[in-house]
Amino acid sequence: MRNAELAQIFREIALYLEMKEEPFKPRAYDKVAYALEALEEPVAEIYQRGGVKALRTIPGVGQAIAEKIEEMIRTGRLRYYEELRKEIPVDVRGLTAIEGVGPKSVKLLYEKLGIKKVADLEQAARAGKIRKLAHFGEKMEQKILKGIGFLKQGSGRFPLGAVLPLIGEIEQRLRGLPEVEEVVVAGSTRRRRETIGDADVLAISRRPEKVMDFFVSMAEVTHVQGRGKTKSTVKLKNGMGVDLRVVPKESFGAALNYFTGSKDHNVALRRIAQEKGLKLNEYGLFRGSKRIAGKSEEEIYKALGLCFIPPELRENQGEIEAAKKGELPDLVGYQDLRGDLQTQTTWTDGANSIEEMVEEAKRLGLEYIAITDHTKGLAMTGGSDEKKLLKQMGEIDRINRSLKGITVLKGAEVNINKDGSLDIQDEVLARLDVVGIAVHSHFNLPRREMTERIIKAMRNPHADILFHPTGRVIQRREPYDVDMDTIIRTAKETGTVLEIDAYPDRLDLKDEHIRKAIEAGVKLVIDSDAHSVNHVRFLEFGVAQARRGWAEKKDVINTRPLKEFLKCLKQA
DNA sequence: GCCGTTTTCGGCCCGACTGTTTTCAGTCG
Repeated sequence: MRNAELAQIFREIALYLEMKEEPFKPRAYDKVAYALEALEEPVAEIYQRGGVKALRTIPGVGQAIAEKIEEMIRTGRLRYYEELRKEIPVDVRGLTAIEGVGPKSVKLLYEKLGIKKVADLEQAARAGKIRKLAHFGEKMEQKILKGIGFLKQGSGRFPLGAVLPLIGEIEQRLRGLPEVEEVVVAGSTRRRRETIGDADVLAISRRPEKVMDFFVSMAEVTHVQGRGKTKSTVKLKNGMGVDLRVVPKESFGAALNYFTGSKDHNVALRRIAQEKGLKLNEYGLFRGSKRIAGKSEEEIYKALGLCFIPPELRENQGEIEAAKKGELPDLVGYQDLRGDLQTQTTWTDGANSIEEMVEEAKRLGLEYIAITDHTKGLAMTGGSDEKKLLKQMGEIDRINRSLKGITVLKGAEVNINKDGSLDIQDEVLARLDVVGIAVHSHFNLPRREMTERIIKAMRNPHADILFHPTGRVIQRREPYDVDMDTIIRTAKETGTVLEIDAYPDRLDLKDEHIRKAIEAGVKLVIDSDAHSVNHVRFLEFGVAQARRGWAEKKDVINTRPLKEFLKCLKQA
């Protein structure tokens, strides 16, 4: 049973317990659900390794829950869960996914109207039955129907690459208002998560109502879910929710901290505050009624005895403990990259010429750029064979002679064949500056075969960088089934660099693999995977991803000057 | 049900907004 499945079941148990008005237990189950989701190692493996005792090392897992996990692993069932479901046989997860419907409502709807699933609820609402219930009314009935409508629209999460421009524009417009002193995008957007559910915007103003008026009446707003003096929630045309919070200046840091999250990080901070006899909320850090910090985030962390924690780390994944000890990583910076090692041009499936790509890289301040067009195995892109590659190398020599301030490296994105061999002869690979290797076919091999295939390719003495190591395309294609621990070990062993592909649909490696790679002492690069001049700036997303994976400048070798960078590659 | 540089028992984050009610429960983040 996979971690995500176990997490779902515990989350559902939490909802059932909330229906039954059990105090505190729901939180315990909910916490475990989060912990399991965040866990990289399969729970089943942890159990195989050390039984219930090993399970109890997972944060939030005590004796009772460890035994429930054991039961699920061993029998594939959980009696406790089945009994809860028998008692109130409803689709809690589906129903509570509707905006405004929580466990208490689910229970009432079941008891009074026998509603078990979303379709039942929709029918009852259309028939006007909801409004007659106590604690419900006509407005709730409408709200429920609207909520069901939104639910049908889609998955509800948006790639960071799509959210940033959109929310940035809203940010600019708000900043243009005379009533607004400052605007910041907070939430998971500020933490640079790979996908965003709702966007959160924070503003300083003395006249919040004016700001709210503007916000809820923006052209792209289709629905106003909430509108208060300091907080409003809207849905945009594309289905994305946006929250706006307006606070006074003296609370800005506290509000920014609260509004940036993550929720788990905030809860942990408030706990620390509590332990110190303080209270942390979005208005500040208080001792009694006296505000002792709140203007800036730095002030708050300091008052809590912590180093400032960069937003990308705020997931309650050990950053608070590290901040306590002063052992936070010195994260790679957004301005630190000196080169880009994966770009495609009109020689294959790119939209721009080598010169145009190089020009853009130079404009962005890069000192070197590798041209890595596809190779022949990827026929649909017109991938290069040996002859075409040699010709391109000559072209790059010519360009380098006429250029100042940037160096063009000869590279290729070489296909890893099904059997782990490469589709370009070693003699030609030897003449390239940078050899990237990548899987572009046979995505569905069994785990062992796929892992061995990639390992074999990594062992090629010319293979410098493993491009987009897991092959996932966010919200479109699952990563291929590959044992990343083995890949990381092999990278260390062979001196193969692992790529963080910055293309917003890929972001591959993802954060937890980055962290593992660093712990293993593996070197990384951040590449744009640009297929046009407009994509080179995607490097920013790769840096964000690297930061979420706790990467320091020293871990990312394309932060180094060209000569030093080349020294980090395999000497073939 | 979990957890412990104040605890193995007694705590468990905090506040805004809505809808349906006359003081609050439910939901959300």
